[in-house]
Amino acid sequence: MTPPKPYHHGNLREALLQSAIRLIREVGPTAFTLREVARRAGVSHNAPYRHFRNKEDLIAAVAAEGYQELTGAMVTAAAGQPDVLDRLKNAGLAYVRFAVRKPEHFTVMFDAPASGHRHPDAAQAAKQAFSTLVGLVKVCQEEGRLVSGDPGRYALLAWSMVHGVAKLAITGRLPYRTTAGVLKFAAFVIDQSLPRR
Amino acid sequence: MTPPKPYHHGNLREALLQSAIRLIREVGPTAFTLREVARRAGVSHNAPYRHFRNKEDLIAAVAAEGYQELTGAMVTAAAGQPDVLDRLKNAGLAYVRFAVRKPEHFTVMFDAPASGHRHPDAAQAAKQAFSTLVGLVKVCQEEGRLVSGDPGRYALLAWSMVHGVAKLAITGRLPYRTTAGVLKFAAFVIDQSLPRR
DNA sequence: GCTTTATGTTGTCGATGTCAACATCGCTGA
DNA sequence: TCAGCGATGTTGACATCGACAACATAAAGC
Repeated sequence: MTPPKPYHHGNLREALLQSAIRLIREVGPTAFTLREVARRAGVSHNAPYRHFRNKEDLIAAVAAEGYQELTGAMVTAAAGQPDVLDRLKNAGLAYVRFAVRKPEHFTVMFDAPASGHRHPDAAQAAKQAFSTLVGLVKVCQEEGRLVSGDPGRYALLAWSMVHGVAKLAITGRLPYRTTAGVLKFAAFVIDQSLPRR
Repeated sequence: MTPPKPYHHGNLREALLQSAIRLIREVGPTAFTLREVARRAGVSHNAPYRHFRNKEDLIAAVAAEGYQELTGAMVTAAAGQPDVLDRLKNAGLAYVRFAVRKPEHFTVMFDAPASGHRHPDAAQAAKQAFSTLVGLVKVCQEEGRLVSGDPGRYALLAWSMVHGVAKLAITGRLPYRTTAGVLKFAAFVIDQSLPRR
């Protein structure tokens, strides 16, 4: 069964998203251009406006996809670890790994001010990523491996740490040039605020 | 009598820098425009090119000024604290305070990839800010208040933590709406990785 | 089959970054 | 003193961009 080819292009919305992600990866989020995305998708410079309200809206869609991918990466990394603290730590490492491997994606997701009301789906995906973190913290507290208290506060602490490492790494402020080097440093940072074992 | 408007501005370079800082504060680093800077300085749209190679070069100059200001803020905050750990902590808080008070400045300084060779003065100013941090860590180690080891590594740890808090705060990801609230959280984060007293 | 509506195109506008050519000023050296 | 030269500022132009409007076409529904 050949997939249905409903309209002129096929599935332009998805094609535009993919083109956008690749373009952002090549030229960065700043030099990124709506017209070039259209060119790569093989459509006219105004076709994207049938699927996205404007440039910002397309970028928000890219960010939303990134949040989902990030959530998946953290969940996968945490899964299968018997020690709950290891789950939390591995999720943090997955956060940094995602940032290092997809720096432009990460930049699009977190550099712009959070504009929840303008892009509800992106905000929803972001919230889910954070909830994942909060959940891991909660489990640690329930098992008595982490001081009790507002789990949200501890999740924000964890988030701040890995976010700082990730951001400094992808902007070239850390002296580690390989993913492994960055992750080793990230582990060092995470261990600092986790209870000694 | 008011003298006729001189053909030459006098100190255009400084005026452009000031206009740029205010404009970035008003519209953000993205919407920032070279032509608007020129307009505000009362010169033609091409005058800035006599003082800066291009838009990026002007922004780099703004960033350089920011690094100096940040260094000053950290030095001032650290000074006068008898406990060396308090000096380190206060410097970290000053870092976050700077970010919250001048978010656009902070963004310009740290969002773009470090391009040391293209903007040597900005790189130099940034290096000095980091050296301040390393110096504080060293003193802590020398007085036996911090585990010994590569001071640069600990400085990077401290930097990562406050940078994460700062970045999440100014992009609206933290639930704290006042500077004081953010700083309280920053203190909480810093305390997590400082030895118990 | 004909209409409606979603999707894509062409044409256009104002704004931007940057280059080239020109204008004006202030300093320097004869 | 003053001519001229380099530094500083202006005008004009060009390609490109995001966005809007008007138009074209194809899919879907009656």
